[in-house]
Amino acid sequence: MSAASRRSAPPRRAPVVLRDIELSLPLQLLKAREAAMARFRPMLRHHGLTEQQWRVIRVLAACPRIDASDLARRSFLLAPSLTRILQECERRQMVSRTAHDSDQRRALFALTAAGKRLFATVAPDSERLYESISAEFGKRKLATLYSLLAEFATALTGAVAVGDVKGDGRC
Amino acid sequence: MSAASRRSAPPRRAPVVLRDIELSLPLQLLKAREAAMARFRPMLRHHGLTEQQWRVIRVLAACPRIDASDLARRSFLLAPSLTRILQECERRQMVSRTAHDSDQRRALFALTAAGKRLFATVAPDSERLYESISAEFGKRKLATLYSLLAEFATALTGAVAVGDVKGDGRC
DNA sequence: TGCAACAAATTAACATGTTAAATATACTCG
DNA sequence: CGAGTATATTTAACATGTTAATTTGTTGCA
Repeated sequence: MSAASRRSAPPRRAPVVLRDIELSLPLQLLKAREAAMARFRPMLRHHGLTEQQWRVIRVLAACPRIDASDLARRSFLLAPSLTRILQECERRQMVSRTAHDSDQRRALFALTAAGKRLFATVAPDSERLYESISAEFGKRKLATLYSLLAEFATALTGAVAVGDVKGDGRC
Repeated sequence: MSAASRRSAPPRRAPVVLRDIELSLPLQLLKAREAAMARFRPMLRHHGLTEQQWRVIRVLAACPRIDASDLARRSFLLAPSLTRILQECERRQMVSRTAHDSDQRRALFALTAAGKRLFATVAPDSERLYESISAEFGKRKLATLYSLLAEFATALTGAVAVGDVKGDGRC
């Protein structure tokens, strides 16, 4: 007879149990993510970039003249974080800000020439690391993992996952 | 003929392309994690806890009198974060600190009575949410996802993933 | 014994995550 | 036209992530 089924037990409270922490999906997703980022972070650091700055630059390389809201969605950053990151990127002359024609609330962003050069420098390193990860884990399993992750996000956030973007990511 | 194989192309640099950002595994892992955390965070907030504080409490519920290093490994927190989190948990009387018998460098931590009560209050809510996620996504697919995530972390960090703990997580 | 290497925990400094509030602009409907 | 509402971005405040340096205690070994 399990402890949980002792209905006629004395008023001593049943021990509260929780599945082992290893069965925490957020934690396992975090561990997998950290395993991957541990490969990329030193390379990005070598180029003087944080992970989030690189995310912004990648999006800007594909989407020139994008506004902050779109940029936040595509780089999956919260608006306050993006504000600070863009300020730093502007300070370092990697990103430029221009006004929106018809909506004075919006700001449009683009890579400067230096920003484009930086992207062109970092992208091959990023590709190499990605390929090595893909090879080590297996292209097939990697594809399965991507698929499951997308399904998971979709299942939990509605038909279209929050932060998702239609099309091929270009603008 | 692909652009990459044009060996005899003019000295004009080939355009630097990078796989679309949607094919960034760290980003997709982050999105999946955020989809899950979006379910848990409001509940934890209702109990006055952050995600990381709850991770610490879960580990302490399974591992009384654990030192900070073990606690960091099992909760997958970096030492500086754990220091701050434990200070706050001590301040709120959820966690107590005692000295180690034979090693004055170590500090041992445990849940206080209030900490145990808090765990007993939050754990059922956590279980409910976990079960609902499991049901929405599908137990079978969830098991596959866990398995792939563990494989991935292991493949990238060596035979035993960093942060992994032998056994069933109990101490 | 004594010192050099190592280990545990903390501190420091800066970047980001998270929520709430503030600010400025755009829209809408009477 | 104008009050009310909605949207885009920023600011504020606090918690955590990340790396490096620091502090304190331990251990091995000449």
